[in-house]
Amino acid sequence: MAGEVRQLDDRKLAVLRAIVQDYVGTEEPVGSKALVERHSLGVSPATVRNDMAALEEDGYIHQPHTSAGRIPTDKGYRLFVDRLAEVKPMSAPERRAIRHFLDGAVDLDDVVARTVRLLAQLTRQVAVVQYPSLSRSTVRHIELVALAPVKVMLVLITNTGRVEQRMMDCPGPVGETLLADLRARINAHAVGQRLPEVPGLLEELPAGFEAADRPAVVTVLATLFEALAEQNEERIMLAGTANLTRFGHDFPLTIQPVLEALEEQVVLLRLLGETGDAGMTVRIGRENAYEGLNSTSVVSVGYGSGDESVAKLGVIGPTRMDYPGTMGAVRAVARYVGQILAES
Amino acid sequence: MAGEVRQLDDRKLAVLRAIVQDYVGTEEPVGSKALVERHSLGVSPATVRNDMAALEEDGYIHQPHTSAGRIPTDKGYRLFVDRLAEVKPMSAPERRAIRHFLDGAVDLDDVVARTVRLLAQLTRQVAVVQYPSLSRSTVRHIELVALAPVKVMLVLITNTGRVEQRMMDCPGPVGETLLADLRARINAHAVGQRLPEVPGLLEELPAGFEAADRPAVVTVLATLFEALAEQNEERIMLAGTANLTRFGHDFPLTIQPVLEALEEQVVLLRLLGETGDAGMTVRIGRENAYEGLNSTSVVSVGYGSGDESVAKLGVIGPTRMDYPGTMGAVRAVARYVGQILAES
DNA sequence: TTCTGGCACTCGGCTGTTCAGAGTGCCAAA
DNA sequence: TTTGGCACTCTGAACAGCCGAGTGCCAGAA
Repeated sequence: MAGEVRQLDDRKLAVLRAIVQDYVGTEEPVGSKALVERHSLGVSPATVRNDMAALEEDGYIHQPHTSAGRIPTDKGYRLFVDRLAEVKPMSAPERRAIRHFLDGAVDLDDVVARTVRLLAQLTRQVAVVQYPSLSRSTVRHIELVALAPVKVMLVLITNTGRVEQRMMDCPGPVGETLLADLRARINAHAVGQRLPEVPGLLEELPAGFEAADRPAVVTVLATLFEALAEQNEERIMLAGTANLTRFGHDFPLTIQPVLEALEEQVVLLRLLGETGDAGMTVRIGRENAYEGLNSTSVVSVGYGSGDESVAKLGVIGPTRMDYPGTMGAVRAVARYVGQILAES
Repeated sequence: MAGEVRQLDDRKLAVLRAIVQDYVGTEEPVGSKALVERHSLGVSPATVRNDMAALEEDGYIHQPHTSAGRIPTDKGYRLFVDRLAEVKPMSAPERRAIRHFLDGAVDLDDVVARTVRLLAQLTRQVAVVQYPSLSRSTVRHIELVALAPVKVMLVLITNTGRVEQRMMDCPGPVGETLLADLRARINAHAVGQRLPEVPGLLEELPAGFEAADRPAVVTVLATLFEALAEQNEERIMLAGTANLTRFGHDFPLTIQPVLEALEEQVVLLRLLGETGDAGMTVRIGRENAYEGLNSTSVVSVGYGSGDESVAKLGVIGPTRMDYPGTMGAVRAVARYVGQILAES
């Protein structure tokens, strides 16, 4: 008995899979007859119809109107992604092309720019790449420069190639020797450390200086800590908005809120922020917290220079998207960007 | 006779102006009857019809099909902008709001970001703002930092607040004293100078150093010159793409190429590059060199911290736009950004 | 039980027709 | 040169009819 029940369920799942695949391809509600013709399900349309009725009752598919074919619901796509689809790996030539394209990058900006364009092109959707965030990266070097007697510039360089600078006004003149001393001591403690951990390591530093120098030292450290903590600076790059035109027929209505969402860095950051740290995250339709993206799906994943992810990237497309292909592209691109970052 | 001809022309111009205004408002072909009703032209519809026929013959307006109203052509808009429209000044409260909004900016990035959003909001169109270009700005400070024995980082700070950095590998180890010496001499010559003029001023510099140090000096200078010359780095910020949805009825067709154009920084840069240095530039429809923007108009103007323009900004909208209002907003925003830059 | 073929039914979308309204061009008269 | 009148054109909305895809259900077969 149990065996037969499972057998039944298997076929229903096969039907659902077929519906998703067909609908993604044709963009039109798919009926029982067309299904059996295109997929070798080994049963008659009538049987498929019964299965469809069951699937509809369970909320996996939906009928726009009586006497029309079926369309997968968000729940249907969810099941498809979770249990029915396999991430489609990139072909060897594709992988080579990705690798080659990213290899040409000259600096961090360029890496991000190339990545986002590549992703948009591969998936033919809207691509989003977050700059490697400061908090996950480590210090490569910290530089102090006296621009004027009391004006000091601080430059923070991270292992991901990001450069952050800050101006500050010290409470009094700062000598070149003091600055050199301070620079050396800061770097001795901070280089190679995670950004969020640096403040803790430098806590004792002012005590090692002459009392007269301490105000200046404190000012510099305060500015440094501020730069380290600056989370607002998380930036995002976008590409492929032109692909929005292929979104669907009821076009202007769908596209408007999406464009609005894309304009809001905050929304995009939150969107990527919801990406789990391990593995790929797929948010389908109404699963997205942001209302304007309720008719889109977001496929995102972390990427990083080592084992650990320092930032996220992903694509935004219609719920009716090619999930296996998109997921394959996203995963491949994330992997290669990670490699590039690790090498540089 | 001459007097009568001019009189006639005046009325035809009035008719054209009325057509443009009505069409911009309603987005629908405007007929003779509606015209006389809404504008007090003091003549009958039949007369207007005659004028319309003349205007059509001269190519200023156009009839989508027999028995429909008239629509202005690019040529018609051109005449309107050149002779019939007055730039509509911002109201005092609007000016205050602009000023207030821009005053909150904390750094250059923020200024540009706020400007572009403001412009998009005011005009309800797509706004484009170019970062103050390097070539027009002057050197505030040049810093050299040794990251490793042969690895040197160069940081270039301009008076517009922009920071550019470059890594380089020197042919041999570079001592701290040499670096300090070089830094001092470079800054002595370069600070306050226009970027393009700096290379000329530093030409003689290597001669002043020991023969052994010259290769390193040459490397540093080469990198500096490269950073100075880097025009590609001209960046652009964009906002208001969501306004594209209000473009028109034949929507997807119009919007696709525009979105594509907006993705290409090169296209946008060239677009702004075509802006004349003095006064506002309006490019209507096919006047735009880039084909994808053939059904849009671009209103752009230079802005700068002093008398001189260091960059351009503008908006992109449908040819059927409110030219007086848009031009007013663009001019006002450019003026205030200039003030902000001058102050900081 | 589960699957299948058959059958009646529903409904959206396409086609063709009609009709009203807006707009035109032209002409003769003021 | 302007104006009122008139005949004409064309679009777009409204409506009817038809076709076909697709459904649900049922009775019989496996």
